[in-house]
Amino acid sequence: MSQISLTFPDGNTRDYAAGITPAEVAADISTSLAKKAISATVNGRHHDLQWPIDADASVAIHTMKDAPQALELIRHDLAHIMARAVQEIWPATKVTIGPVIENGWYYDFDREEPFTPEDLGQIEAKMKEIINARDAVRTEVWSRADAIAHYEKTGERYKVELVNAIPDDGQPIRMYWHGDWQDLCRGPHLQHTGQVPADAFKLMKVAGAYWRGDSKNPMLQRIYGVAFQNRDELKKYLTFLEEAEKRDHRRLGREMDLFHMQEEAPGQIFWHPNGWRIYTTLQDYMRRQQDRGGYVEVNTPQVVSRKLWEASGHWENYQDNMFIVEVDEDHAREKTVNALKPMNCPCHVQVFNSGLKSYRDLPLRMAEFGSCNRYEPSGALHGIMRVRGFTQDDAHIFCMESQIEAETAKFIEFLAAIYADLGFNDWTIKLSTRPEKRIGSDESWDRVEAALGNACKAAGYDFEVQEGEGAFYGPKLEFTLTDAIGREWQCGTLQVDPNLPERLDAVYIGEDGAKHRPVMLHRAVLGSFERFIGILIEEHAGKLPFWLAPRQVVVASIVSDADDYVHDVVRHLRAAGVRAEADTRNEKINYKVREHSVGKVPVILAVGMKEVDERTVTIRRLGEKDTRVSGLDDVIAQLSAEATPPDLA
RNA sequence: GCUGCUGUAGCUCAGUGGUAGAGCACUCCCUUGGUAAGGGAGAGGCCGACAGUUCAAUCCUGUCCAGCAGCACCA
Repeated sequence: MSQISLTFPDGNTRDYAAGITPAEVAADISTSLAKKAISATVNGRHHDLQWPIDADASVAIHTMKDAPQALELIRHDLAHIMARAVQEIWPATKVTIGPVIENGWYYDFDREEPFTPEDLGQIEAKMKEIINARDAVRTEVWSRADAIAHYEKTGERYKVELVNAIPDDGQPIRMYWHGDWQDLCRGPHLQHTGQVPADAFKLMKVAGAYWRGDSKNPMLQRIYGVAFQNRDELKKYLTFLEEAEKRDHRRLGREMDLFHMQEEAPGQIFWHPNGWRIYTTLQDYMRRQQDRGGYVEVNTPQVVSRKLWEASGHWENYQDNMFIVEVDEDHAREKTVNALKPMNCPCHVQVFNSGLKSYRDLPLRMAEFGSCNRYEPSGALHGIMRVRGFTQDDAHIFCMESQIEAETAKFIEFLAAIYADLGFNDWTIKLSTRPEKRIGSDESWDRVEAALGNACKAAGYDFEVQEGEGAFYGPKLEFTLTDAIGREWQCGTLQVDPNLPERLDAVYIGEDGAKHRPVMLHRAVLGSFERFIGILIEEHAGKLPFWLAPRQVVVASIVSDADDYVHDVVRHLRAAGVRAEADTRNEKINYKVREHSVGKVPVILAVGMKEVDERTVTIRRLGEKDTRVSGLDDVIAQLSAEATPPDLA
């Protein structure tokens, strides 16, 4: 048997016979390591301790202290333990897949009866039994034919499909066992079920999920679990979820009296004065930014004839998502068919097309706060983040292909500055590349994808590639932000589109005097005001930056003899550009402080007779316990400065 | 759209086969109180909508609508 040389993280090397397993290596190093070892990284790949090593390699042995590896194993093994528990309780249940995900795992089952919340408790109890049994985990390599025969015999038709889907390139088909239960799995795994902490996991919810993620397939039942290295970590996570619930924009929208939604207008927002204040403040800010960024602003119709949607291709490809408006005109043979615009782009091309454009006009950056309506699937609606009526901070940059890269780089900087002003530092870029069904030559896709990637790099940003996720006509950049519980939302975007100018016959006159086709860049920074404000609320937990806060200051009287002075202070603040309100209700100051704190008013100025006599106010800031007395003029100057939007400061 | 869960006062929720309750909010009264809920009284509901079962339905059944979670979708 040949000798191999293993290199360890500390740089030492040792020689072993080929085929040695990490478990044996750990045992050779020390008995304590052998006991604590859970897995190993061999040449950068995470394997379990039974994985034979056939050639020279770098090897790192992991223990429960190595977070990423330990968590992966715990969650992975829990997925199997849960599947076994479910099949022990309900033997007719068919198993499918169960991967590790952020914070935990899920497993999809096929079972007639739905799982109930009570069932989850029963499953958890059974899982703890399995963990306490400390069943050894072992893996076996099976032939493809044996695996298929086995699963056909046991009626596990999903597993048959999975085995068949494994590419026939000689890679082993591994079976994983603990106790009498078995699952198809490539590993890695812990040594025995008892290594999983029995008090650091929790089953969270059941939901439907399509087999293989395809809505044409049957729907399975997915059980989600979370798991950590110990009980404290689990507790920390559950506390985080509770805290996140308090940041939910739907809850804060009510507490801060920003908006409401109701059954008669699903997916549409009734903005209350406070919420609309945020909206208009943000819009004013965006308009100033766009002016500076070299955009021209336009406005286009809401209800547009079917003819234009046919020409743009939306009628064919997007009709299911459009609100169709039929108008029965007098004496008309047929009803006139229109649609509410789901996007602004076709209308912007109409503006571009009116009047001959020269290459000197390019790049032409055409912006619109464009109100759009889309008939989104009912299950997709979510608070004000995913709605059927919304306004995009939309713009289309008409340019030559050679200008794409520079325009993209310019846009990323534009977006980054705005996100920073609005308090966002964590956001990511995703580059979606050519899908299978697409138009245009590969050479053109090569050029444009490279242009987008280069622009990101030039602006100093990394990006994640989403293979095949681009639109059929071109690649796109997505700028995503996360909500209170970590769900990602696409806000900004930039999409390259040579198709629509073609369909709607947009042209410019080039230097050569001939007609040329421009490229369109669809781009948005906020995405939609609605979604962005939702994210903004959750990001700041309702405590918006002062300049965006709908109610910036409440001046509250402590005794009614101070009421006149309260109104006087409010007048001065308003004159200085601060959104101030008086609270002279017959209530104690405690009550007023509590109410306005819940309402997330950033500054409360309390006024009693002492303040009246001295022409001062007592200032209390949201989230701070202590108060401070200041002269009225100083406070007005200070708050007025804070109320100034960052771009005007 | 799919699976599951939910729908009772403005909000958060309890409850029952014989047409309803709490706390907070609201209105009025008392109270003028110094930084996260002072006290009292009052008003407020087609129990999501429509059918069915029943002597009788907010409660049981069905359909629909809306919301929540996840999946799918997201030009």
